[in-house]
Amino acid sequence: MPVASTAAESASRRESTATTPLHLPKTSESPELLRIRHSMSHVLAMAVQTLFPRAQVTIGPWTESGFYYDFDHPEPFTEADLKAIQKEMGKIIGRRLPLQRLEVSREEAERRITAQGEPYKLEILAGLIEPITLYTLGESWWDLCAGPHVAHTGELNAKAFALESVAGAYWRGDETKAQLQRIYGTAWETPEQLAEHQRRKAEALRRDHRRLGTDLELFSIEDEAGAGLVFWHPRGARMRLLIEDFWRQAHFAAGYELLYTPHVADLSLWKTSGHLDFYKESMFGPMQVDERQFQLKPMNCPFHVLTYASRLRSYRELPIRWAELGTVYRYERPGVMHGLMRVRGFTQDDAHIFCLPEQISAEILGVLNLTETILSSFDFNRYEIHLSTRPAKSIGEDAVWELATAGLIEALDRKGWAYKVDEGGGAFYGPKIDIKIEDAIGRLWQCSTIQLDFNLPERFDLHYVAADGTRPRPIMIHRAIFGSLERFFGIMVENYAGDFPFWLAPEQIRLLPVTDAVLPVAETLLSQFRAAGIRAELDRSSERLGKLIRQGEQQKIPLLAVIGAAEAEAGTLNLRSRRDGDLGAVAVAALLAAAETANRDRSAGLALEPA
RNA sequence: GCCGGUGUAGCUCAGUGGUAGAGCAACUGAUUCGUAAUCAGUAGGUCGUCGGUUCAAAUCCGAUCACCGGCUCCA
Repeated sequence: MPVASTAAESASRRESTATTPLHLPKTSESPELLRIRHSMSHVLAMAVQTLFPRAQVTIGPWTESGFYYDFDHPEPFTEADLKAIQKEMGKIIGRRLPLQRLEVSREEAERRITAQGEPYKLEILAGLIEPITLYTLGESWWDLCAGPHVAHTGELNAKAFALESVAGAYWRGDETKAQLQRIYGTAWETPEQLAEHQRRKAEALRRDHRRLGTDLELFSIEDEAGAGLVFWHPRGARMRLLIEDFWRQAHFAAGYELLYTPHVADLSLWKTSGHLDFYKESMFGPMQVDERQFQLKPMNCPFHVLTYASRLRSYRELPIRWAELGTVYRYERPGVMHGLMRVRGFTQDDAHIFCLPEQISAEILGVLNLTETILSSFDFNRYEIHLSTRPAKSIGEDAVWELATAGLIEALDRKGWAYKVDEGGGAFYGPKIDIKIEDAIGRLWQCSTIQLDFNLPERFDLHYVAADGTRPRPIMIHRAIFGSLERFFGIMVENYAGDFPFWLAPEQIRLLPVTDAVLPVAETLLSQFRAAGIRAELDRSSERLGKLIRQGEQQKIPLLAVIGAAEAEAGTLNLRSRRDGDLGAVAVAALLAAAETANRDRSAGLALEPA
């Protein structure tokens, strides 16, 4: 497993997400669970073949939280089938059937499989190297398997497993091959672990950004406009603006300049870049304009490259760091879109660095630092780093690859981040670093990527004037920190479960008048808050306070400020914080100052003294 | 694109061939109330879309679009 690296653990990790009552080991961390889940998939297969004799078995490996098994079966399995299968599995477990390892010759295995009429198993056998082992489960059922397994099904806990879903899957993951039915299950050592697993699944559902996006009125995707195209509603747009403002500020501070480039451009640009050869199936079709063909951009790089090439560059100008929040459009096949996570139009926080070979290490380190600055501001403090090196099929000289890869490694070492090396996993045009972030419930998301590119400078004939008057090619670095603003936004919504830190909340404070009598005072306060750059609203409905509180809490507003006769008289507000509960009376001036400070410092909450 | 499932009011859902329903939200009125739901009323849907079967379709059939769970792919 990759080494997880922890950058300054933030104290501001939200309380609802920081503690997990019960540790749930992954399969790869627990030899016991490995045996349980391995055996469980055999129990599943046996149960299915008992109930559905026509089902043919294929493969059934463990996953990090359970197991699955792929079957070829003419009729689709239904939810009711799943229940029946689960019941049958319970019976098998109850019979305490032994699992026995048997080493057989290839001929023997072939003979046994042929007798059963299991074509997929035969195909699996062909790919196996000796020794060929199989495991029997009870008297008559067996499957090809390397193990390990529990000694008998009595070691499986019938109350600690559940079948979860059935889905389509291709044989060998190849979409040209047969479509099979995959049954997913989860299995644990104890019922308590199963319950915790199911609690976490429910938690993930509660955090679903599509759900929260609708409930909190952040964004929508409209059928009429088309799949995978995002509409940012006022509340989502406010947040996006805050994110972008922060992003720009951080980039200027890190020595970047910002660009704006067109959304469409002459198709020939994509011929030069090579995208038309390698990326065509991901691009929207070209459009005819006058005598020329134009292309909606799937990437920003050629535009930045053209900007670089617009005049002669000196080595003294390098490194050049150009960033752009560039919206790109990519054709995604129907059926793959998913909320904000997978869309057809999205905004990359793209940047390109043009530098000298000897600047690579320092530039990469700069990118790593900026990445940490930005990601940690959204409470993403745990990263998993992957370094991908030269693949077999690649362009560029050995010396450049070596220099570049060494530069990446040096930067990672100087940053002190552990990483996993993916040998030969780089792009054909250069090595790369990918950064996955871990969210509040332990899920990993790939966002940031840093790629060296030896290809585009070549294709667009980029160069700079060196000290000796020669014109070498610059090194080009592509990097994105959020990756896709839309996708990052979705991940962030799930990370916070919609409970955004104060600085990011679309509505930071809502004024709740106890009676209409204090409305005029509340209106004045509202203006005051807004003038101070605080995102405040006033609830003017004549509902009772309890209702106003309830609605404010449901909309996850960080601060609810109750104003009644007493407060109006005293020039205070009675504050209720979403994170910390009732804060009591607070002077208006103190609240204003604290809120302004929190906005400036991008704080999760206010530093307040009770009045 | 593939396998399976689902599309009924802004949201959550009920309604299996015979005149479209509930709760919440919205709006109006009354109420002026102190930390998670005051009461009453009003309005809102050609049941995703198109086509077919039928005297009659939300309901049956076909196509199509979108969404959901996966596969493949991927930021």
